[in-house]
This record gives sequence, C-alpha cells and structure tokens, in this order.
Amino acid sequence: MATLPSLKGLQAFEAAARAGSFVAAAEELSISAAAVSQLIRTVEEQMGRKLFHRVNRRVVLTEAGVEMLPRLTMAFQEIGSVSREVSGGAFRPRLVVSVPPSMAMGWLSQRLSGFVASHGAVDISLRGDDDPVPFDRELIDIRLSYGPHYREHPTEDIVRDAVYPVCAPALSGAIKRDDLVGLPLIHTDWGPTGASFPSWRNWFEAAGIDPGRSARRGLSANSSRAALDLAISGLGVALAQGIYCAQALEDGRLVRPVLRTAELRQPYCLTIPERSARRDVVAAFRDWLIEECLRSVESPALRSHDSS
Amino acid sequence: MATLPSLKGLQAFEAAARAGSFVAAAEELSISAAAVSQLIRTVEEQMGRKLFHRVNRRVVLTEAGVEMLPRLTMAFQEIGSVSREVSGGAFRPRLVVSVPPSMAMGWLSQRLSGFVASHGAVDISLRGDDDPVPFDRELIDIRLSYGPHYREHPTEDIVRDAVYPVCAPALSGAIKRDDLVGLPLIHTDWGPTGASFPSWRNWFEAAGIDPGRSARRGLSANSSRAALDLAISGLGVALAQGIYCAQALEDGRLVRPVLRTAELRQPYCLTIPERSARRDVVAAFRDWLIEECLRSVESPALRSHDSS
DNA sequence: CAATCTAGATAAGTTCAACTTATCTTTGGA
DNA sequence: TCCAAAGATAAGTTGAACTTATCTAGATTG
Repeated sequence: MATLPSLKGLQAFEAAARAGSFVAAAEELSISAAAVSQLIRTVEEQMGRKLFHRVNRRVVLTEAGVEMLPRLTMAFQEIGSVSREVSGGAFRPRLVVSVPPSMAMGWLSQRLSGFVASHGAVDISLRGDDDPVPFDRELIDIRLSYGPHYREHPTEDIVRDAVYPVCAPALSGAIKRDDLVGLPLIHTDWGPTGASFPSWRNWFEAAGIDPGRSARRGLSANSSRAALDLAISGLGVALAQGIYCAQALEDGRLVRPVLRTAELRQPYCLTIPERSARRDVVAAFRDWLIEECLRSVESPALRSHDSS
Repeated sequence: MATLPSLKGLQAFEAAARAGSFVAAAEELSISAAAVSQLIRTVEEQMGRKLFHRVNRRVVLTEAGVEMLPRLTMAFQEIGSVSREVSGGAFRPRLVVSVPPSMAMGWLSQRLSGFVASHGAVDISLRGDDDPVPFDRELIDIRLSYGPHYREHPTEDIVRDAVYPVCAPALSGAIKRDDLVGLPLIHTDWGPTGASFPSWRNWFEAAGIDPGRSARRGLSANSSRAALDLAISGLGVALAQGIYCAQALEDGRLVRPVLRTAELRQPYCLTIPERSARRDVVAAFRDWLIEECLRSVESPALRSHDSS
C-alpha cells in the first residue's frame, strides 16, 4: 500500500478493538455506531484484509487485527498525550539523557540537580544504557558514550580521561615502595562498555614494572563505584577513572600513592541526533554536561599531581 | 483540550516540521501547499498555541512545535509501518519477550532457536531487563521474572528453583570432607534482580555448619554465567541455580560434591498483559517457555540427587 | 415460545473538514 | 530592479465522514 489508510478509520478500529464493541467505540469517539462500522469497513478495504471476524452480533479480532491493536494503541496514546501536554499550557520540555550505566548511577545522578536548579522546568529521563542505544525508538536526545559509536549522528569528542592508582590515606602512609608491588590491588570489572579500559596488568606493563604475582592478587568489584568504595575503606589500591574519583580526591577520602597515569584509549563522546540538536533544552544540557565533564576531569586534585 | 486535534492536521504539521517547508510537505502528502497551510492553522487554533513562527517567507518551529515533532514523527512512523506490514500480505507476528539479563544472555538465547524452529515465521525481540519493566511503553508481550511483581497484570507462578553447590569433577575428587569447609568458594553477585538469592553464608547457616573464615574466601563473579565458567574451570565450588547448571551437570562438566540444596525464596513468575494474552503466538510461546523451564529445573541430573 | 432487546450491517441522504484554484504579499536572490 | 518562490487568504468544490432510518439475526426473558 503506497499511502496510509484513513487515520480516522484506524482510530475507529483501535477504539473498537480495544473496547471489543462498535457501540462502545462509537460512544468513546462521540459518533454513531453506524459511522464506526463504515469506517472500519473502509479501512479493511484499503488494507485488503479483514480486521474483525463478524460472528453473529459480536466482533472478534482477526490475527491481523490482534497484531495491529497494541501498536496503534501506543501510537494514538502518544499523539493524544503530546497534544494534551502542549495544548494545556503547562507543558514541560522532555529531555531524554542516556549515559553508560556507571555514570547514571553515580556521577551524573549526583550532579543532575544542579542542572535542574539552574534551568527550571524540565522533565529529565536519565537512562543508563550500554552501547548501542536505540536513538529513535527511545527518542534519546543526548548520549554520552565511551568512544565514538554512531557515525550516523553528529558526534563530538568531549574529554579523554585517564585512570590513576588511588587508595585511602591510611594505606598510603603504610606504603614503602613506590611501584605498588606487593600491595593489595582492587580490580575493576568495567563491564562491556569498558572492555578496553586499562587493567592493572596494563598499568604495570606501561610502567615497566614486573608485578610478579601481585597483579592478580586482591579484591575485585563489578563496578567502578564499588571499586572506589573498597578503596575508600582502605582495602587496597584501585585503578580509578578521573571523572569518578576527583571528588573523593578533593575531600581527602582518597589519595594518589603514585602519580603515573594511564590514558584511556578512547575519548568520551557526545552524540545528539539532528532532530534534537535544535531544541533549546538540549543545547543547554549539552553545554552544562560538557562543563561538568571537564570540571571533573580537570579538577585541581587531579591536575596538581599530573605526571603526564 | 477534551478531544484530539485533527489527525490530518497533526500529520500535516509533522510533515511540514520535518521538511522545514509547507511546499515540501505538500508534495510529500500529495496535496496543495494551501491545504497544508490551512490544516496547520486549524491545528494551531485547536491547540491554542502557535507551532510555527512565520518569519518572512520561512517557517521556524516554536518551542511547542519542536517539542511535538519527534513524538509525532515516531507515532506516525509506527502507524505507517504497522499498516504497511499488515496490508502487504507478508506480516510476521512480532513477539517481545523480556527476561532477567542473566537468562537473556545464556539460558534462553540458547533455547530460542527451538521455538522458532517449531513455530515458524515469528519476529522475536529478546530483551534482558531488570524489574520493573515498562510493559506498555515497550509493548512487552511476556515477562519472566524472579518473584511476583506486576499485580496489575495476570501473573502465574512457573517454578521454584533452588541453588546447589557445584564444581568440576576433578575438584570433586579431591574433596575429603563433605561440609566444604576450607574449599575455594566462588561467590556470585546476583545483581539487583537476585538480591534475595542465597549466598554461601546462607547455605552454611542452613546446613548448620560454621564455615569459619572460608565463607568469605575465594573468587567472585558478577554473573551466574561467569560463576559457572569459573566452576567448570576447576577454580572452586559455586552455588549455582538449577536452571543454569542442569546442562553442565548432565554432560558431566560439573558435578555436585554435596547434595544439600537451598530453595529460592521466590518462584519464577510469568506475566502476560491482557492485550497480549489473546495472541496465538504469545500463547504458544508461553506454553513452550513453561515447558523449557520445567525441563531445565526438573532435569534428571538434578532430580536423581534430590535431597529436599 | 413468542416478544423483546441489542449489536451490527446497509442504504440514502447531509454536512463539514479537507481540498482546490486563484490571487495577494513579501522577500531573497539573479 | 524584477522575478521566482514561499506562505497567507478567499471562495468555491468535493468527498470522507457522519447522520438517521431500516434491516437482520442472535441473545434474553417472562
């Protein structure tokens, strides 16, 4: 079918299928039952397929009808709700933000109130997703991801972060050697997103240190957040990412026992689909988010120790 | 606004907003530009809000218009694609299945081909989600979850699984004592879904054994699948769930060094929203899924050792 | 077992939303 | 400076959508 069937016809079908009766649908749409009957007949002709079985004086959905109903219901609900929101003066811009799960849980959710406070009425939906994210299906306005995926949308590099050994001040005081050999290490399982993140093994290699067996020893955590918490508890030395540990370094819960860093192989990237780019809220959020990223990564606590 | 604005008007708005021009929209809709202009004016009157700024001989979306566009685009695309699929004879029923992430990755994805083979033309979308899942927004047809959530939809208990100590045959042979004290244990971080799953601590308590320090010792894995792999590698004894380890027990990659089990506190539950229940595909998938669950949990490998 | 009720189909006529053509205004660009 | 092109508007036309009225045939009931 080159062109769509009649929208009103589809609407009548949707109401009738949902209600299970033409009369009920007619009432819902404030038209006569005869109109519903005709609309649906027209749609069936246009689509070349029966949507209802007429059994006696009942109607029962055909397989094709059953298949259409939920999708049409969702579509018409969306049309209805967006129309109602916009026409009833008090619509709030909706902003769908997607970031890697680890950021959604900690870093970003802590800072989000800052944006809301400065920007006012916005409905923000914060999603923690692994790549790839379905921009169109979920109407995502802005996606922060590790590395450039999404060549099909405008993407900009924001910042290239690094990982640092960090530990509790108490543990740091007890460190004699500065190559970390023999210390309890906290390993982070970065998950699928961070498959290419540096491990302790990489860090030792880059530093030219043979860690012996100690590169395998110690605790492991399945999130960067958990790894940081373990480090703060003094259980060992974690390889923490700048953006996540800047705060703890600043307020002294963590220190950097040695200064060597390992840069991440990929920058963090911001992807904003064309359709969202012109929205004011999106532009404002983009600026704010970049500012926050840079502030976190280039925090004085990290800078002052920078050892390149 | 009590009732929706004109659907054709919204459609015209959507096309014009997307194309950035009334003339282009008119061409797309195969009507005259004057018609587009009038339709949009009508919608604006019905909604009591301008959707376009008329600047010279250009049109620019207002904030309200920008807000509406993506959601309308998605809705009309959905209407178009469902209509096209159903009217163009070869529509395939679409089945959206949601299960806990651990099942989506392993157990279910391995078995799914069986259903497709027996049932024929179906488009299955398999999602790994944590509870709660958005039934309506994602049009989920069937959800398998641990424990009964979703009182608002018809839900049935399927099976109550249990966890068992399992290990590689080689390791089993080396075991002298049958209380597992002193053996390397593999701890599983069940994630948010399984917050109430039995841990080694629980298992020892239930068995009336004081594990001493050994309940904390050993490896940990952040998924049941990873824990099983570690156990198969002979690195320790894992507490594995029946449904996941039945296969490995049957083909001898794993054995049960001791027979005590710990029942899960909740049964696995199947939730099917009203709208999906009447679909043939859904009913068929439900039957198949229940069958597969029972077969896995009540596999001979588990049964023959059952120690209640 | 009529008598009645109700859901849906159909016919015929009506109406108004949607569409066309024609004309006007503005302006961006050659 | 003049034209081409985009949008607004007016006036008239068309047909999709709607109404009322009537028909059919299962359900329901006294």
